[in-house]
Amino acid sequence: MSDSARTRFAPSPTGFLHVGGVRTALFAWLVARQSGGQFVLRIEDTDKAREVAGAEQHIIDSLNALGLEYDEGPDKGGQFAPYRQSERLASYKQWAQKLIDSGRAYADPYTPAEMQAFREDAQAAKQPFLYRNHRPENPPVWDGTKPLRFKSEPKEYERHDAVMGDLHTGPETIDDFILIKSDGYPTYNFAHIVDDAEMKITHVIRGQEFLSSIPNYLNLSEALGLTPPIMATMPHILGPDGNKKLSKRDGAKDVLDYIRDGYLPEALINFIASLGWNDGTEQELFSITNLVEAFSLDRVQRSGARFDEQRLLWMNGAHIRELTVDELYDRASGFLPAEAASSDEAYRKQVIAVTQERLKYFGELPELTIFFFVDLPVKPELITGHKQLSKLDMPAIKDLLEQAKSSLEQSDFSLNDLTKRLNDLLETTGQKPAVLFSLIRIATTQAAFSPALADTMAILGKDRSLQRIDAQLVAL
RNA sequence: GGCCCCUUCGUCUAGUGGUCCAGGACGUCUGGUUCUCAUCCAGAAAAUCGCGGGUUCGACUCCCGCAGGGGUCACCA
Repeated sequence: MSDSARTRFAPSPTGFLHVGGVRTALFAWLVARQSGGQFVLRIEDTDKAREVAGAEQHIIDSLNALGLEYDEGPDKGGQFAPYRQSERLASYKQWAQKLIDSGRAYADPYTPAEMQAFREDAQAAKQPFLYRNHRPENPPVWDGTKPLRFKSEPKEYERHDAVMGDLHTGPETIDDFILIKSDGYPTYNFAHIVDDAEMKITHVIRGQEFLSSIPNYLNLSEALGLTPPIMATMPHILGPDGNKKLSKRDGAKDVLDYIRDGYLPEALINFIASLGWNDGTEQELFSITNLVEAFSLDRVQRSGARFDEQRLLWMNGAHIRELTVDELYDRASGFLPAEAASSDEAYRKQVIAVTQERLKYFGELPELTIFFFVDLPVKPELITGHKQLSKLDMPAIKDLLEQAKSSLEQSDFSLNDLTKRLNDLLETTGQKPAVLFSLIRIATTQAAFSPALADTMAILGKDRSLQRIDAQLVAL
């Protein structure tokens, strides 16, 4: 592995974190962790108009929920504090002054209307809009009331991107962009260059929407006398239908919603990492530790990847199956139906243990386990709609259930004894499991599906099981 | 429109000139596992490797062109 890396996740507090943002954060985190370096959270709050109250805390909560722990951040401090751009204005002013002094920044004298006219002209001429074509000859002294622009030096760039590979761009990509807005806040374009340098960031990992701006950042870095960090540009995560970037409009969900629905953080992380990255082997399931070891930016896909919730669901189930019963109980008990509260912990743990092999996400738990906690009313349609049982007449069904009852009355309801008695009943009644077991299962659960019959009854216990059989008998 | 990025089964992908009439996974379908749902296991269908040229004995892999998709061209990030 290379020298220790310092990476950062630098969201703007304009909303919740969705999978796209999480992936950027995850990859930056992985790079830092695998090199023994630091992962920094920096809040890019330079657009006061778009800022959403509570968004910063929401982002922090999301990172914490996923276990993407950062070493330095607004709520943690660190060597390069503060970590909120709105608190670093003095620093941007200083760097801006350097540019002014060296003749590389100037006040933008145009009104919004004039700018608009320039743009429309460019569009009418089917040309890209370049501000530097309108660079004023004698710009006014910058007094902070006008935007401050970078005086660029257009040229070609050959550069290497850790994900995209070798890239070339011509001088037409370079333009005079705004450094400091007329409200006194820096733009992203300026602030992040300054911060990444001051915070000694070694790898900048960000989304594809910035790819065409990177030459401008290089140009600015040169003017500032800074060495740019390693750049890694991630392709977009695509929405489920179109080829469009996954956005909140296309149903991109808050990652915290996945946690609330009962997805495991490690499954979410495994899934997001494997969306556009693989280690070259056929391994699909990775623990977080595996990922830290195996990850590399140069194996990140260059094309966009579509978000496939089915695959996430499968992966979550696979991770659930790897937990021990105690771990599973700790993570999942909060998802049991409210009615479970009156049962003791040992009982709840048994119930959860028996669902482990069929659980895909914890949100299924109420439906899967409700009959362990409450007596559901008899549902005749479970028998009349059953493809085998519906072929028998009522007296036959009733007789079958009576036979089962009298045997079960003798049982101690241990798993062994129940299994043995169920087997014996198959012999004595001469019935197929599809008939006999279905009938007992329906009587004892009143549910469309449930875990294995002997397991279910062993957990329910003798009294509850026999009561339910009686209730079924009465209804027949 | 300029510039830039991308293009292998429905989806995520392996693949860096021959071992690929293209492998794995999800999903789908079929069968099995003493009931159901699920798990697990076995199997199947599923990609003229975007298209057209070229280089080569040989190309998914290299080169050129084209098409399609995406991004960007904000006092947003």
